[in-house]
Amino acid sequence: MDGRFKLDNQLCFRLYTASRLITQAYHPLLSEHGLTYPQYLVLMVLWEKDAQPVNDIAKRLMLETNTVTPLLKRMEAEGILTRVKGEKDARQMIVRLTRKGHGLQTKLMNVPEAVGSAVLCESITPETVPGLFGMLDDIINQLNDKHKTN
Amino acid sequence: MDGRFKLDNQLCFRLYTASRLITQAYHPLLSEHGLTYPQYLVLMVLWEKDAQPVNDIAKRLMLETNTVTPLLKRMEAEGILTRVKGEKDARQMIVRLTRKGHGLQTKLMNVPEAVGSAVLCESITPETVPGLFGMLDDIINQLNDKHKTN
DNA sequence: TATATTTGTATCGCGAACGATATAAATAAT
DNA sequence: ATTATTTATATCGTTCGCGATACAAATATA
Repeated sequence: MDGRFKLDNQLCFRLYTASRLITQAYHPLLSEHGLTYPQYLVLMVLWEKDAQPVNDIAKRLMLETNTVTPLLKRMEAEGILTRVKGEKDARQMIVRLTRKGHGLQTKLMNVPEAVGSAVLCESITPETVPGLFGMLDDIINQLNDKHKTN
Repeated sequence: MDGRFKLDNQLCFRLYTASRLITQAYHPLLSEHGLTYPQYLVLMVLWEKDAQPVNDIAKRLMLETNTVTPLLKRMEAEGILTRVKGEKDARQMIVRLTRKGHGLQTKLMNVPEAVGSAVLCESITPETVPGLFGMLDDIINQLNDKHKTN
């Protein structure tokens, strides 16, 4: 065979593995506060802008609502946020952080730094990260556009 | 807040999203043959070297056996591979491709090329890919070493 | 040889992801 | 105003991913 099926030639496998391993690096820091990594992503979205409908959160995270809805329900059960029907549009569910949800921001203050330093290495430095971000953003936009077209 | 929690500054979120979107790009090509992306990864491992114990497959994919075992059982149920107790070590389960499993390689011949071209864009070209691979490999090795140390 | 430890795999439970589908509310078309 | 379509969210079923745990076979130790 000509190497097209060699694992070592696969971009997706690298992304998949790197994603899993960084998520694992977050795990001890987040589980300490009863959070998962996707829940932490939801928090970052709501810390940026509170009181958003489910759809806006899903779009920001590029996830489907059938992934986000159960995620939000679990966070609601933990007392991190509330979900209330929209007033001007009764189909929407507006998601708002509770005091506990806001408070987590302070408690997690050191997490980005901790994970960031764990990832630093030969080729991942403050100088090279922007280039990496650019490539990943290109991949994401490329595939996202293609998905919307089809 | 100082931007440390901004989604746009997060490496992990980009890896997580890029990984999901590429996996989605594989989906129509693989589901046509009754496969998922992780199952495709297992196939690539076994096409490279048939007749491996569960542990070797898991290590190659950097997954735990409690992820791989059910995955292999589903593939066995589909007639893609067989699992038989090792002869020299009765604890091992040796995984072997069936004729169907081997045959899938021919049927999926065009998949790498199709996904590859879907990802090609401004900053992802045959010239830039090696650099991206290097950075991702560094991240993976860095986190993998750290994990084994702790 | 008997006992302890390590190793390879599997089971269990939970939280994602996501395709397919359903439902109600809002909007557009007739 | 009725009917049709779109939109926002939710439900269901299947497959991962993984921490915790179990268990038997192999190896090391006493």
